[in-house]
Amino acid sequence: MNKNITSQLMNWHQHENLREMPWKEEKDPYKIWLSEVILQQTRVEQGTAYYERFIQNFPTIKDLANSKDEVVFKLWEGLGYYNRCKNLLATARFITNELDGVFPSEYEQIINLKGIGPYTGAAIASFAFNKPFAVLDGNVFRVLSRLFGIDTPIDSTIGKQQFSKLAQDVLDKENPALFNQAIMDFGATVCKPMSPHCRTCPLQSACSGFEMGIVNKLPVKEKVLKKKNRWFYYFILQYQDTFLVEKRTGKDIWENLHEFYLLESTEQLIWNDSSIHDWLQEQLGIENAIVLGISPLQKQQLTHQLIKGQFIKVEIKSMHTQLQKHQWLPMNEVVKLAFPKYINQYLSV
DNA sequence: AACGCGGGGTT
DNA sequence: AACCCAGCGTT
Repeated sequence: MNKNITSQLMNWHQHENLREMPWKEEKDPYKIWLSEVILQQTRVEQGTAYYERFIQNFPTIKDLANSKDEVVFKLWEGLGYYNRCKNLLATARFITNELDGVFPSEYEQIINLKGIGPYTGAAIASFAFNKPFAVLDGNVFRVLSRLFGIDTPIDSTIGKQQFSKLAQDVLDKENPALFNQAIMDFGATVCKPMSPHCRTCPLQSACSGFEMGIVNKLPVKEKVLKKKNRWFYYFILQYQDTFLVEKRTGKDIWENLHEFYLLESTEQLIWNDSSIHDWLQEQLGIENAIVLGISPLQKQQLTHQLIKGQFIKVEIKSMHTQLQKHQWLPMNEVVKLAFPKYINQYLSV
């Protein structure tokens, strides 16, 4: 039964899979690792250009390890989930400096690396080293839940265990790299989230979900993410030809990216020249500011929060000690730093 | 076990 | 607006 599904997926892969990606059939663990990290929670179409740019700038893991943080973050800019970039660098440096530049080939060692979990570990172990570890990503959850008609929530602990075991059971142990590629491509192009191609699906007769008429109800998720609204008011402070720029450090969105002077509020604030002068005077001790502009309302929708606010451009005529403690950079230095899209969409206007 | 983390495409 | 995307780390 399961053997049948395995061979049918392999058969589909061999004869009908037309999906192409730059890293397909790649065997260099560095390139596989890089592509997999870029693709975590990221569509292939979105990640491909980033992959090409990373390979171009860092042909080997040593090139990546020896690069400065800011250069790498600038290349990652706009891709999101920036801890991936931080962990990518940490792992590149660890392998280069501590492992003599040799990527580990054992699954247990691979998943101990920062930024590599069960999915990415199985992907590297199978694609680079052809070891029999089944990948379990969003595609595999969906394909298996439908093929076997399983309504266990995929985001529950028991669900993860159940599907992990099933994926390993279905895996073609003789051809793990090919099979893992097959089941993910099948999920992405045939067994799609919306309007899957059930009518022409080669596995239709083997699909319990189809037989029960519940394909469009699978997979089941139990968690609902809660959203919140935040107001970000950025003061772009200019002194002569320099700008106040800070790096975000807290456990919050956009950690390790840069920003201007931030005033965050839980509610909307209404600004005019007078209220801006008052606020600058009270909060920063700035007496002689010139308000150069107040932007229209800006919005950025994230998965879990909605950021709204404005950008207020201010020129200050004299520097004082409190302000001097911040970092002031000319624009040609500012543009080398990585910023969140919320700020970049203002800067590029 | 629950939560937080980006940005973009599709429906 | 809701959902999803070659998930992972922290608490």
